[in-house]
Amino acid sequence: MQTALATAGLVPVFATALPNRAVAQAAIPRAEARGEVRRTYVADAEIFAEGDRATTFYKVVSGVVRTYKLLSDGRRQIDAFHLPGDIFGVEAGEEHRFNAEAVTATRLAVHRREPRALAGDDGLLARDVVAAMMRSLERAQDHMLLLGRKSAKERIASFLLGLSQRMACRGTAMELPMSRTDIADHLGLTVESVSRAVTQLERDGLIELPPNRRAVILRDVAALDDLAE
Amino acid sequence: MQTALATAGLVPVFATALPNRAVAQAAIPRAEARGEVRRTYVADAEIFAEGDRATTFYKVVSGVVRTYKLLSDGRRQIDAFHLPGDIFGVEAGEEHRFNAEAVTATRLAVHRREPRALAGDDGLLARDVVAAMMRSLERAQDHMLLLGRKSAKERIASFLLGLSQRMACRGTAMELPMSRTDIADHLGLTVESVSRAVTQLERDGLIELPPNRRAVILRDVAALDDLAE
DNA sequence: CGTTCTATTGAAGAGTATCAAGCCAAGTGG
DNA sequence: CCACTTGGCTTGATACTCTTCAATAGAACG
Repeated sequence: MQTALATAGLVPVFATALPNRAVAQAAIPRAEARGEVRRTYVADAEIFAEGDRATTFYKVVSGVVRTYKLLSDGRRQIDAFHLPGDIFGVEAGEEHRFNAEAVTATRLAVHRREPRALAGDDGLLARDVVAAMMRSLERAQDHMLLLGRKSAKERIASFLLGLSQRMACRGTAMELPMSRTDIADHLGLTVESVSRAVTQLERDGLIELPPNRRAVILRDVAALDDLAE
Repeated sequence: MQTALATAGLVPVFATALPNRAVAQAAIPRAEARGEVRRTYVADAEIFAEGDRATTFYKVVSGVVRTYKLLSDGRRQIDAFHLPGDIFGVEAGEEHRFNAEAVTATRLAVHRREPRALAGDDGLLARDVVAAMMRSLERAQDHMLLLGRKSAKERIASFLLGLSQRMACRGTAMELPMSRTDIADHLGLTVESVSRAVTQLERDGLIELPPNRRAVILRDVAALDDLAE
């Protein structure tokens, strides 16, 4: 159901085709010169699916992307959310090993996968890709510690802290781009457990949420750090 | 306590210093020519610790290595076991981000970290390192699915299947190099839960264990695959 | 202003953790 | 060669965290 909806929502568009996007248009010549193409996706649009041929990889220009794996009975694990600047979809083999969808309206830079690009004869981009992989690996390792050994409250604290650092929202409210379901599937919990842990952190005064609950202010970063360990 | 013991057990030795090791000795000239050094570790010896300067990385020659992270209260997450041929200890930054210890008596090839080795101007080794990182990342992603979404029984099934593939023990009994505690800390469970799940798989006829319980025969791979999904 | 979607809250239940013995194999010293 | 010890594995009883199922509340949208 989710996949069907996502597939239906797939709207890949070249930025040049969009009229009201002066900044993007200005950027096109340079981008195209680098052999780079831009695509736009609406929220929940599929970017690629497990098993798809991995002829390209992606860099987030704006918006947020989730990558995830599914078990046959539908259990989902979101391995990462990708924010602007992040590279994702790089594969060692021929096929994509997980699914990728836009969380919000998203613009991506699409890079054709050159055999030499990965090995690294080719300067800047290859270096970026390797660095991005290292960062992915580091995040995955931290996330395994979270999934294997942290309580629900600790998971939420870690998640909010990590997100706030990556989203660069100094002191002010941080918008949560993803739903509670997405957070749950990222943290190895249920929606209800996420909701309860968030509420409890709020009651304890560590965080504060607006009425619509889709943003967070970190009130006591020290205490959150302590929880996240 | 564990760390103290491990540190005490640290026995780095150059292979040339060992008399009864004809094969290793024969290999030395080639290895040394590649700027490579070999070291031997006893079981539970520390290889490096979180925060150590990451001037070298390692390739397992024989034996098994565990890499892990700790929370301040001692909870441990083993992110991976490294078998012969595996590369570990590669870092993006200056410091090691986790701990590494020998699980069994282990021989390692130690590589000095060259700035260019990671970037990839330098052919074979760099390519190996990048490939090793990709494999680490893929395993980490699979492991996040396990930790986030699988039951105890499913985790054990996945673990045993993965290990049997990597250890290449066609049909016969597979020795388990690591303790139940190590398995538990890898799978995000307790020792008791590991023991119970193993016993249950045995009762169900999917696996078979000798009296000392440190080896496994996979009796019904199809059923195990089904569980692992 | 109702409809819909998401988030929250409540009650009950499942699965795993915790605490505590007990068991078994391997090693030790008499 | 055999008690004795030791360390790892298993088993049992109980507790607890998180899940599941169900209902309510609240915001967004037409």
